[in-house]
Amino acid sequence: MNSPRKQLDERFARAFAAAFPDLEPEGDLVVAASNPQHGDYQCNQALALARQLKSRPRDIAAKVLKQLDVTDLCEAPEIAGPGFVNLTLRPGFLAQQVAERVGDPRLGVDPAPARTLVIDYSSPNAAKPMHVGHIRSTVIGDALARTLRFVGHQVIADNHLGDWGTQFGQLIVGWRDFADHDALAKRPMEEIKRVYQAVKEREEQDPAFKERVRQELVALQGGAPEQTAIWEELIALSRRYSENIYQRLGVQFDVWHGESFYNSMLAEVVTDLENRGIAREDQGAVVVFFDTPTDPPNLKPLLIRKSDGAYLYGTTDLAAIKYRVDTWNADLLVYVTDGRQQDHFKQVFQTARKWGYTQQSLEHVWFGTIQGEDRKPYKTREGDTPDLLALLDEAEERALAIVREKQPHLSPELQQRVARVVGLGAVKYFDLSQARTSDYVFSWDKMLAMNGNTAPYMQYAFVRINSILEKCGIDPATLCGPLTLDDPAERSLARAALELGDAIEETAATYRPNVLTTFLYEVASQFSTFYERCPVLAADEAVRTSRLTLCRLVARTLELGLSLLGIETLPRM
RNA sequence: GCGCCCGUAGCUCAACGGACAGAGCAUCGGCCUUCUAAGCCGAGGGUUGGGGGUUCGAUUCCCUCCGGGCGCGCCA
Repeated sequence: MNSPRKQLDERFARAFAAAFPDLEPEGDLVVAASNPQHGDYQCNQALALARQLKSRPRDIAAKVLKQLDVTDLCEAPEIAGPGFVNLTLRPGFLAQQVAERVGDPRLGVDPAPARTLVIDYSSPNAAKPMHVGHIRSTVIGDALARTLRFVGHQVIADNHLGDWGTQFGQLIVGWRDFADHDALAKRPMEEIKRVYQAVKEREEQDPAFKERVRQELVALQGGAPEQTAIWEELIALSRRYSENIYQRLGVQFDVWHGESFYNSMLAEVVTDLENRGIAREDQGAVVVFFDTPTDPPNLKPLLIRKSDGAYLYGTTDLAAIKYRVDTWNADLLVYVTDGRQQDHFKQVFQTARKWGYTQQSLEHVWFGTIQGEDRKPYKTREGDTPDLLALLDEAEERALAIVREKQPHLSPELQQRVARVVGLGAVKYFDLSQARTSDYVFSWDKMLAMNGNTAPYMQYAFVRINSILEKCGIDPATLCGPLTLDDPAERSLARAALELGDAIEETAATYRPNVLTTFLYEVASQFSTFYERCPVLAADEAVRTSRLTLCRLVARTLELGLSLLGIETLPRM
């Protein structure tokens, strides 16, 4: 079923068609009101179309309103100011809408026409520990994968690991010369990091050693069995390490196709591009130039094979596009990486289009950097890039300290559990609530705050509703109205919650999870107002049923919305 | 040099062509014998970096200047 906004939109579309048959209005006809004073929704099309129709906006609006029938949805539409049409939903309509979706598994959010999409996120370097820099790709990618899947798309989540490259020459030598294999088994990534650093130090002092590293890399890349075996063990250790992190974060992938997965396809990609005249040799390397009239201006060339014959990550990206389209028939490819790679993806996408991938949508969903209080990239006090595991530990520790202070009567086990869910939720939510493309300042205090647009605030709102539903003596699953929304707080809350579908749709369409967090914050804060103003359990029978039903919808809305962001809720905290 | 991003309240951030630019924190003032006060209600606080332009309408689009960040052929 459609959101109230969409229902209004459809009515307006019909009215416009009747009033102006030749017209094809663009975009949404009905949008959320910019100010509660102007009602719930508004239509601004009369202003937008005034020039085209050579008519005054207010006259256009009046003509449309003659054709418009929305009496079952809202009060009489009002033409305001220069030609806005203001719409205020009828409480009865809101009540009926709540009742209709409160029991629906999808809360009345219809699936969209499905596409097959591959979403590429997280993609850590398999030879290094994950650090704070991996949060954004991992958390945003996971939230988008969940949301796109909910919307109805067939989603393939792909972890495109950096599991191939020069670091492995160093690690193979390190494996032989420096590695403590017990330590590797116990804390693999710490030991790999130590070995890697030891090799790098030695390389600086010893040219012969450095040459050995180079030769091991050549052997690996040539497919030598011994080197390949060591590499495979390294990858397995690395995978165990990152799976531990993903498990903790609740992040999942459908496939782990790292760079090495595409090795066997790279030569063919390059020769194919050469044969088609898309790439050509230049100074010993093979390069794609963007110098035809259909290419965007100022796009720098993309190198796809080095003069020594080695391939580059652009080559791998192109092979991956081919693979994803050939194998899964994907028609939408989404890449979640930081903004510094914008030029790279412009080059890769443009090459792919020249190559014939014109029917597929290619989306680079980029994000800004995480900064410290000093406005520089976030670092520990020692100046290191913060380790991701340590960061997750700290999130839980900080959350635990708060839980112990605020809820000393809870059992230690429950305190732990609350701390885990709240701490991890706080880190994720804080990231997701930022406009994706902005840089943001990392702040423990802000993300763990109980007030404002934070995970703890959402989770707390959920707990308060849950507490009411537990005490009401009725199985919440049976609550389905009827509702009366007489109090303004009830009305606002219902209106807010009914915008779930709009928020999810916009999040999916624009790849902006902060659209969803803003929606959830609106619902949670409307609920807090309602909670203070409108007693539920103590109300008379009819009002009680109505309010309980509203509570159920809100609880389910928060739970569903948070789950799409990969954030858990708790019954108590 | 070329290109990308950013500049909004004291601070951290929203608003991606619509009406007087919104939150949280901080500041000030109220609300717990009542569903979890980890909360709620209220107040003050802005020439959206400057200047042009497009538009009925610009924080939003275009140009320019200032300030900050980032990327740019053999790393990923």
